[in-house]
Amino acid sequence: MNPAGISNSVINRLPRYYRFLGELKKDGLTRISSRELSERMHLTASQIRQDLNCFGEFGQQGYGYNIELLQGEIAKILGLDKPQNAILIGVGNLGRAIAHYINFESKGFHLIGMFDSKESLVGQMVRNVPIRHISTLDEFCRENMPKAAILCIPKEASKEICDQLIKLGVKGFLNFSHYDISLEHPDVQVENIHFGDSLMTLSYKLSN
Amino acid sequence: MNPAGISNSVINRLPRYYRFLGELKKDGLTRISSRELSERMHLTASQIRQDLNCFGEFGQQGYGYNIELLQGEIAKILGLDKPQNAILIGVGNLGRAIAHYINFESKGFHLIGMFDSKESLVGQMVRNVPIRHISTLDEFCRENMPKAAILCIPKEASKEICDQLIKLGVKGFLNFSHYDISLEHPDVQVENIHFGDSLMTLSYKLSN
DNA sequence: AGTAATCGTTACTACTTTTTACATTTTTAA
DNA sequence: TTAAAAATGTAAAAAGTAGTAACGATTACT
Repeated sequence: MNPAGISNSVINRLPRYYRFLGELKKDGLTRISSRELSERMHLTASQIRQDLNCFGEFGQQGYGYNIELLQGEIAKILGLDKPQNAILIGVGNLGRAIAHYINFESKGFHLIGMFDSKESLVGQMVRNVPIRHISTLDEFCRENMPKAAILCIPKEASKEICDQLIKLGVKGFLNFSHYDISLEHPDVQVENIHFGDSLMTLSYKLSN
Repeated sequence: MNPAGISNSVINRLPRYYRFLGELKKDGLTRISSRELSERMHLTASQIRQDLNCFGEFGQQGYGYNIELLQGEIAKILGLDKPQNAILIGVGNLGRAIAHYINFESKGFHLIGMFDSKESLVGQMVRNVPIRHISTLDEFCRENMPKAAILCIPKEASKEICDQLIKLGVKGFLNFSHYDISLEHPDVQVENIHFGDSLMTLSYKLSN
């Protein structure tokens, strides 16, 4: 089902397929061909067929794809059907917004804890998840074994927290800080989201 | 200075170079060779030299690079020395956090206005920038000609706002919404930041 | 029953990215 | 002052990726 060696370009298209299929379903459609989907998504039919073919055979010749079924398969491929526990570190402006804004459940994760170093935040609830003090991180992790962490802390604090979390068994990071995680840890997965870099890239493109 | 046809991989590395050089400068260093920089950044020396060579000759044989000078050159390449006016649309949890969290000035932009459809927010200040009602967007843009917009609005509202902004001359978007901007507008630059997609990608990688 | 539609898959083509190599220049140090 | 060491800029080669086209096989439709 999920063979290794799939290229990043393919993987990065999967969430987009998933979203599009969701909308088609919402529109009441039940089936779609690679050609029609390709027109809506602005890519080629061939590419869609080839992307999907990396994971299995979900269509039927002469018919196309059943939208609901295909979406379900992609959900499985992405692991959305088996949410993994995640914690959020750093409940400042950004961390708080992330916690409010993102529906973790529908993205493959279950947010089980939030941590900050500021005493005044401890005990507050955000979306029914309590904020805990960062000093209790070790204990909490040993008990609950979160698989992923969302880092919303400043660069300075990142290295230490990051090493700590990796030791505690965290395998994935959604990293909003500017620290370059674990180029030495090949079994740790990182998705970086660097607003600053994106802005600078945009600035570059607008300047030319 | 900024020839076209530079590949995205190169452009995407520029902000990282810029950041690293900033740290070296802060550490009191004045010069560095491509070899040493490559070790610190975990890439190859020739890649650094080739990347920089896309934009000019900033080093000196036998010596290496002057850190401050090189950082300055990269700043110019990225356009950070000539900040462009930007507006932010949607001051909900996320928009507000972005406005607080990001230092636009150091990233090549000058935030001159924020907009929302909620009357109760209008008039509030965030970092000395007032929140205005979305109905005043047209007028404001015609007067101030912002070059870029940061979209922190739900997908449903995006298409309309986006078309409107493009008509008003906005050339760049930092897009946090899930709307696929302007695949039909080749002269409009878009940087997408999709938390949801990143989470799903992470979920995929953790499931395999 | 025959025609049209569509998938899965292989092979190909094109592109992009990275690495290697080296001539050239500058620094360093005896 | 001179020779060795260090480092750049750059062209050319190599490696790797990604996208497209083509086609047999199967299914749907009339």
